[in-house]
Amino acid sequence: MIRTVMVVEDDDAIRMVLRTNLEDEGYRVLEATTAEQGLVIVQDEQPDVVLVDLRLPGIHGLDLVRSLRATSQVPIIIVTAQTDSHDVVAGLEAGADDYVTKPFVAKELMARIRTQLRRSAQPEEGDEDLTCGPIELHPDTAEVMRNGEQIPVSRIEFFVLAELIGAKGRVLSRDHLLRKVWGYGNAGDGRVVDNLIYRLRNKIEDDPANPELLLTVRGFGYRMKA
Amino acid sequence: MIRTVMVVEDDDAIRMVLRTNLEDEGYRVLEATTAEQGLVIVQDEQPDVVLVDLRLPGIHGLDLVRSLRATSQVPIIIVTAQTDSHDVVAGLEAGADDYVTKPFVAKELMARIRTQLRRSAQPEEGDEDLTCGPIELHPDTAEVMRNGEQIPVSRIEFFVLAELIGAKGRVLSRDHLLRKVWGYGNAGDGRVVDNLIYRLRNKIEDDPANPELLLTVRGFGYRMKA
DNA sequence: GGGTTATGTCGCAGGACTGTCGCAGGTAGG
DNA sequence: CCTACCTGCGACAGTCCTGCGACATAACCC
Repeated sequence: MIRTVMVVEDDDAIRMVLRTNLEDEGYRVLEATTAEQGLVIVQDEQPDVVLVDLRLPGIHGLDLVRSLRATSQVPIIIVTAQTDSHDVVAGLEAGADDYVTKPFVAKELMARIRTQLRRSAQPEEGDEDLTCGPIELHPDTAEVMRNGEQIPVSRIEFFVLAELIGAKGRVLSRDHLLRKVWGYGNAGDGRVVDNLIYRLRNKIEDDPANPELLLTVRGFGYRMKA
Repeated sequence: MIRTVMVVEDDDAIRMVLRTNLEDEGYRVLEATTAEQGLVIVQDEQPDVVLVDLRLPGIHGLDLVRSLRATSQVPIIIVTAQTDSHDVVAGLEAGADDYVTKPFVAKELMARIRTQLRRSAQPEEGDEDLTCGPIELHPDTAEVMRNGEQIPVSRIEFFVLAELIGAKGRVLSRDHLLRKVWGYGNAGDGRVVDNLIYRLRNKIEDDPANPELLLTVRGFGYRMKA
């Protein structure tokens, strides 16, 4: 299951660093530079975690935290340059779940994000069942099993498979997969998805030329067998 | 379900960018360069969202917003180069639902459009029932079933069928279908629709020569059996 | 009925879509 | 530094789609 992290941060450099690190961890990253933007995108995309810089142009980060908390249970982590404990306390009281102070250690931030994700994942009905016929996905270990035996898949292959199985039979367009797995950046690409599907089929299908699990829907995209 | 976005913008470059982005997201795009044009097309086509530039030649965008709001519930998003809050406030008071300021981040605009679409879609009865006699459409999988068995249809055939069944027995003109399914590009075409209907009948009718589901209304167009 | 228009029917060719596979630059690990 | 793997890219081939044109047929009007 691909997790989405929203970053509300106006400093381009810091945002870039965060994006890089988060993507390295396998998250999908959404970005906003203002509180207003952040609010809209959070409502629209429903990310799994939100990182908020307290010092934002216009509306203050604290107010964003309150607004978010008013309508959503999404875990909020404050990222602030101010070591001033007053701000941190105010942030937590406003409804934030955790905080880190700049300059932060990326690894630590990643750890805190995982913690928040784990916490928020519990109330849900466990991790969704990522199973499709003989194929079984273990998000914890990033392993793919087929008839109980592990088969090696690359990082991107894993995410594509997770996205497809998570969709439970619905057709996913190439665009959708590009956005969800590759991120917005690769918008203009050509046959990347097709190639990856081809490689996936070679790993999960008995007869890759006549797929029974990972099906093509001509003109629309791909889908897993229901 | 194909969503339609109307863009009222006189700047060719910006309009082009918007079109590209919107089409990438899977929307059908209508364009107008003046408020007058916009008003006519909106009434004619009933798009799902309207983007309005405030600075238009002739009638001001604000007046367009008022005119639209007087006769329609369509979500309106203002796109303006002016960060001046006065204009934005005036726009929202005139009946707009949201706004973005140029230069805008395409991603953000797309997100806001999705938000507006979701908001306006809620009052409807969820996914419509795309069924007509023995024919059943599954938008999720882009499949067409007939008496429970899947029959292969192409992308365009699927959309035409969806449009016809969605109209629940009403007659749809060739022009209507051309615009809704093919888009404006193929405006001047001749018998494309007839051809497609012919092919569809061969797939869904027991006796294609004596159609009982997909009926001809001479002089007007086609319709599904009620 | 005869003329006229609208629609049905069907084959064809160009093009769009997808599968397939090799290649090379990049990256991580040793 | 070397190796193995990953990954995006491009090329080619096969399949299917689709617009077009031509003719046949049916509906309409006088």
